[in-house]
Amino acid sequence: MSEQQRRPTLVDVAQAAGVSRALVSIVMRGAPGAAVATRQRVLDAARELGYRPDSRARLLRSTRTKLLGLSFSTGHAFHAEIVDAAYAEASAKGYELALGGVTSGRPEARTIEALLDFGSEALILISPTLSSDELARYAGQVPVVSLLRNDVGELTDSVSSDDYEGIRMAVEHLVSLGHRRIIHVDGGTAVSAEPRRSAFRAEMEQRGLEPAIIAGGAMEEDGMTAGNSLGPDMPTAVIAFNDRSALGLIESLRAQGLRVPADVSVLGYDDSQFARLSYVQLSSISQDAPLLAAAAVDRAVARIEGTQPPGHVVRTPHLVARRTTAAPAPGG
Amino acid sequence: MSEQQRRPTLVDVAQAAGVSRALVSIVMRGAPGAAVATRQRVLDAARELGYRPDSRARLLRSTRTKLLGLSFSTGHAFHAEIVDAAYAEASAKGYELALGGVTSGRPEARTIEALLDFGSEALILISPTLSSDELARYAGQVPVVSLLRNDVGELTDSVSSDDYEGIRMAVEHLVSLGHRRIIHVDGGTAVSAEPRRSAFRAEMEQRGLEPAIIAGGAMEEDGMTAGNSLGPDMPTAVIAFNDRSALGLIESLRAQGLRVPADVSVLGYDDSQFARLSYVQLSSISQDAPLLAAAAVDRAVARIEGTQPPGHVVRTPHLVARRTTAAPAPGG
DNA sequence: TCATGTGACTAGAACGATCTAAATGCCCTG
DNA sequence: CAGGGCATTTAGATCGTTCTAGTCACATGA
Repeated sequence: MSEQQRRPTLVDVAQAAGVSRALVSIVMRGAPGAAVATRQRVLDAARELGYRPDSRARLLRSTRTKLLGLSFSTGHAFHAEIVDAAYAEASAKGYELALGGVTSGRPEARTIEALLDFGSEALILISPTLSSDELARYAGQVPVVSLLRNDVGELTDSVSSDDYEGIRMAVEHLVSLGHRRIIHVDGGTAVSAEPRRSAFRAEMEQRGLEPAIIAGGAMEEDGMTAGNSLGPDMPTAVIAFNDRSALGLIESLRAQGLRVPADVSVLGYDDSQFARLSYVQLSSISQDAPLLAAAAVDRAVARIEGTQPPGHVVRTPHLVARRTTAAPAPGG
Repeated sequence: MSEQQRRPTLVDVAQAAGVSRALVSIVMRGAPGAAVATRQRVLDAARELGYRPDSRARLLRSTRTKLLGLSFSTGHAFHAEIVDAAYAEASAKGYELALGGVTSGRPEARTIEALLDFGSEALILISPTLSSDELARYAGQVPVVSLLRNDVGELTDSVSSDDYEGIRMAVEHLVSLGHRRIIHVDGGTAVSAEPRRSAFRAEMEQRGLEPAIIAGGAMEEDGMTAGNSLGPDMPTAVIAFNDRSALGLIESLRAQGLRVPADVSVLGYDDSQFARLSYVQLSSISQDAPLLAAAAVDRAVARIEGTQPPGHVVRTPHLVARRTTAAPAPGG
């Protein structure tokens, strides 16, 4: 049907408007140095021709791409929320976002290479799994901001949520409701699992309580398995590694004939979409994705535009009490 | 610490290897016309310097980017599955993927512009919401493949799943189990809601059954609401618009003291991760995301590389029977 | 009157690659 | 030994921009 016609360039616009290429360039990027009347004439010509600047050529020359690379895991709903917020914050700062998905068959390094190829001026990596050394190697090329993980060495920026404080709040919440027999279903080898685990241990011990921890993971299945292994001495409250695990856990408890929160209180982590579902109403620790995303974008931009050294930002999470936590039954 | 050093270019590699720019170019893109020994020497020099071709410059000249733009909605788990599969298929065909997220605050058009700016040679849009005319406008610039939606006009390619057939299978499955009072909780204004609705009506009528349809939507809440409104005359089986709606529906039925599938069978649509969760085990109609994604990538590549006209591919879904559908209770 | 300043505009060189066409060797054939 | 054929290599133009360093016309102040 319509042939794939060559797209118009600066030269075409210049000819149409009867001016030089350079002047069109000035007008198109809104730089000062063109008379009002001429400016208008050029803009008209450009619109007439349907001109749109070729970003490749533009960037090639200017070396500024105004592009931030963001890697996330497909399948992590929490990451999706961060992506949303990052888009908003980036565009507010005049940057565009290049998204890179990490999947099972596609290693993180591959995704990062692609993001760099697109011309990202900085990288924001959600829960990166690379070693500090590998991250540092990339950090030598562009600023790198690690999101949700902070043990990344001195050359990489990080924006994370205070896991210790989050777990402390969780324990505090449950204890203040009257719980004493609290267990933690941990995240296994997942990022952040270790700090949460040790935070739980420390916090419980400090209160003179037994810090019972059982193996879990990041998915519903893990929560279920953990729940099923709970039989013998059922606690009155459980702090799950995250919301998805908490959901599986609740399902397992239900199957065992227990009511949540009447018999057992369950607390999630992430305050994800799942937690907010009307039929779930999971109490959870919120890391506030929008805030974290904004902070990460801020740092990335600051690093690009200024000459600040890498830094580590830690934000304090907060507790969102919903329907899955309550005081323990009198006999509990 | 380490200065942000200028990245090495072809010229640097050429000097290091003692050959011309052109030859390095030949070697770097694996083109024929370089002696084996020289090729090796150049590659060594490149690795030594940490050279990586500047894609902007490369693309500026070659006009081939080997890049496919893919837009998806953050927050749609089903889309994430497609993204996964598309990555695999694209890289198998030697293409890279540029991801663009569509969120509430970021209109589809904006995302598409960004994908084009990255230099996408074709666009794959998952459930696009733009009008056929708008799609056609983009299709004039690059091949556009609409995924999961097929009423997109003649200039846009489409890859979709046969909604009629999917619903037909759903009805068939339930009827063969012995159900007669089947209702459909529809998808409201969501993409694909209308074809599924009318398919249900037609298929039920053809079997001489009453095609009861009640308003729903695409989310858990919608399923819940629909489920709660079911009270008076409870059917023996429900076909939900999608898995998420089905989940809400099941939750509502449970709250009403009904067992699934003993009292009511529930069938989802999409065969998403949710359906497969071990504690859910939702029977569902699978659109087979990997297959759809592969087909979309295939079409995009075919359009780019050949001179084929736009076409519409329709794939047949299949039913995955799990634990939420069974024969109705004798008294039902 | 003449240097000087200012605003509007432009020529031409980048940017870092690819591509075309031509040059350079080298071996072989007649 | 001339010249053809082939593989290898290179010079130089080119892609569509931005940027630097002007030019040009005109007004200004001493």
